[in-house]
Amino acid sequence: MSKSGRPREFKDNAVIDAAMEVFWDNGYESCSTEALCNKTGLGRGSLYNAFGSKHELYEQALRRYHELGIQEQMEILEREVPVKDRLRALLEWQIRGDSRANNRGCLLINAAAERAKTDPAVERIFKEHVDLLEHAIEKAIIQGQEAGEITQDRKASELADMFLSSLYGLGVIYPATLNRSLAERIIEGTLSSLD
Amino acid sequence: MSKSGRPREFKDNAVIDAAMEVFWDNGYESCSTEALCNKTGLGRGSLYNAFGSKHELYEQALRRYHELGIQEQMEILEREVPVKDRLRALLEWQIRGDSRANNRGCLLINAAAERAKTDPAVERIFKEHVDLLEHAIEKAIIQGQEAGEITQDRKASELADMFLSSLYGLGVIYPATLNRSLAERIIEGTLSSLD
DNA sequence: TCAATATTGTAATGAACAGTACAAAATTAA
DNA sequence: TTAATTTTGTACTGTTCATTACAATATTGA
Repeated sequence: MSKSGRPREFKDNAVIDAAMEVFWDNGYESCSTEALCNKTGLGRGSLYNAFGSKHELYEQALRRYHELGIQEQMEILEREVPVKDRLRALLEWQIRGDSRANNRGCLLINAAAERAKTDPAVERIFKEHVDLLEHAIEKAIIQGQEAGEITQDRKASELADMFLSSLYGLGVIYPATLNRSLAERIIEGTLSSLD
Repeated sequence: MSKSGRPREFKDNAVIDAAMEVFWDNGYESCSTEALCNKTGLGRGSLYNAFGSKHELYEQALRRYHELGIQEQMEILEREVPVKDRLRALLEWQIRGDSRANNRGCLLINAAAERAKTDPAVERIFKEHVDLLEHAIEKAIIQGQEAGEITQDRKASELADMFLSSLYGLGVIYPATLNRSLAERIIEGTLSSLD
């Protein structure tokens, strides 16, 4: 063990959560280290001592968003209700607002659109999320097919990927347009495509 | 007519096209006016004299992307081939690469994810594009239903919006992952959802 | 040829940026 | 108490940013 000096006055996860909010609100480029200091409550010294760089903190915030998000999505997909209800809940979850009733979209989608082409960390985390989600959706759809809730005329993998893509489309279209009726038609159209 | 002074040495559209490429490659925030000058060939003086600000040029580039894009999409949707072939072509068009075989995604989707929440111009152009595309897709689907190519069991509007959302999802997922087989399953799954 | 007007290239401007230097403060172990 | 170690806050650094100032240049019409 190293001889311990002055103890930290913050919890890493609390700081990462606060940073996540800032990146979620602003994206990567248009968010300043000053804004990160303000929101996290850390001074520049502490922030750089603990995380090294803005990009390192971004990566950790993205990873945390991914982990919290996939956990919530898995929970929804494993509920003990009809599969179609789970899938509807997942679509609704995608366009949930926060307490301020605004809608910032999905941090991972925003990050992918802003940076996936040039930032390997973003690409990696986004791919990982898509991959896990794709398989969880497919698993649920297979259950739905076995239960007779979902058509068996088409491959589960194709149904799952159509659903996945529509889910991500909704995650782009709704936050940008705030068109509720369009979102509802997307949800109904996507779900009835599984019949 | 105003007395004309020194004539411009460039065509506005050529400059806007070049700027569009720069914004497409980099997004708004991480693209410098210097990069815009380099790619357009204009000096700072000319660029600011002609366009006033980086944001004004961005707005014109986005608008031009929207106009060129919706025109190509309309052309695809009005071809004299079976409707399912047109819709397949539209999905393929969404993941087309350029001559450098890279894939930058859709400039409008990237712009919406980066800026729609905070930039009214982006929000407006994105909404307009979605709206036009939504109705063009619905029109094609109605034709497909009348021709017996597409199921009449579900409302054209819901089929159209499911397709629209999946199209946008594909436009996020493919450029970020470059996963060809996933893209193919999305395309097949989306098209067979219309049966 | 010249007054009027518009464009062009370059140099400058001040603000904001990410990151660093460093001394003061707070802890542990001896 | 003190040496060792780590965190903290603040002041600073050098760079890059969008934008402006302006003189030189190129045109038109008289």
